[in-house]
Amino acid sequence: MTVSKPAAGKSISDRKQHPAGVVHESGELAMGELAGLLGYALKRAQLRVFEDFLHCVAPVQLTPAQFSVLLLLDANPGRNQTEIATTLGILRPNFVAMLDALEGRGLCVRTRSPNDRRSHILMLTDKGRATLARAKKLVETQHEARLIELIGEDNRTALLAMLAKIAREF
Amino acid sequence: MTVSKPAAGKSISDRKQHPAGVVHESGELAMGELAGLLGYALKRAQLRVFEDFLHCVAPVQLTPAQFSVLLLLDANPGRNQTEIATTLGILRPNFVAMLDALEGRGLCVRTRSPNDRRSHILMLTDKGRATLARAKKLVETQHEARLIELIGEDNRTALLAMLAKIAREF
DNA sequence: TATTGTTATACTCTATAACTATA
DNA sequence: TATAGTTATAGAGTATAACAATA
Repeated sequence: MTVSKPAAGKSISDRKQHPAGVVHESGELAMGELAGLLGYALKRAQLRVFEDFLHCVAPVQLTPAQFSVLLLLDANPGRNQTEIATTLGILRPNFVAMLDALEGRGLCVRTRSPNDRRSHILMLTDKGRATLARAKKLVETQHEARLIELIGEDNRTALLAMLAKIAREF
Repeated sequence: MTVSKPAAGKSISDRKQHPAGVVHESGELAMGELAGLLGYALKRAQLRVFEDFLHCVAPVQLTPAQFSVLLLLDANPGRNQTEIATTLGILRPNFVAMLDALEGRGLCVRTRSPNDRRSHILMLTDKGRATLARAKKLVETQHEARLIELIGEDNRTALLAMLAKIAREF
């Protein structure tokens, strides 16, 4: 129930202890109960992970969002824009420009569905599959590999399971 | 991590109209390797947690970012804007409007430092402390409580530790 | 000259309404 | 009438440059 719990017991004691009362030092700030706030920890970790992802995948010029689109197209060929977008939590209007960029780079194609001429069937191109394969290699061997090195494979699996559960059931 | 490719030639033909039949063809999409991507799980979990935070703290009208500012001001009275902002990863220019809003609501005050008249010393007001106390209660008893109910207190502690480590050392 | 708070600005994300062409 | 893709737009969030007051 309590939100307080200094993570490593380090941040708070870093601060020079003045006798009770006031004032003004120029050292590190006390994180206080911020260290026990899950949302804050989630946000900071997410920013750091995305930053590293961007750096690792820079050779193929894909953002995390673009990478997720390519992954989903690969796993679900022949779906339309609405299905792909909503599965990723992307609103349909915002998905248009994203697809324009990917299609403009020749990574995927829109084709009118013969069954329902309103929908655009989405498919990876060969170049899209090649780019995705290269990106996956970079993510595996650099991004996720460093993460496993940091917290261990078992912890990474447990972390992934908890995050998925939170996203699904919280 | 390396996941097999989707079975070719299966998914596309699923999508035709069966006039008399049940619609078992346009079911859920396969998440594919997306399920193993830490960044994706982090992002989705973070969005969900922030959404719930916003809902739980709605009675006192504080965003996660505003809450983090009040927490930090409470733990570090008498600091200036640059110190508070950078500790939270907020750029100084973007902190101005945030403070305007909080000060406009009477939750904190800026006062010129006597030592260095360039800086603004920040302090919570009584109203700010009261609002923060009320917000903390809501976060503890509703937001974090539900999270513990979902994954358990030990898991929450472990999760927090891993996220902090990632944010710090990754 | 350097720093604090600030303004201005721009770029990305996200969110909603409304249009078009189909159904 | 309803739906898929699209356009336009508005709002957050975030990033950099530059200016006035102060050091």
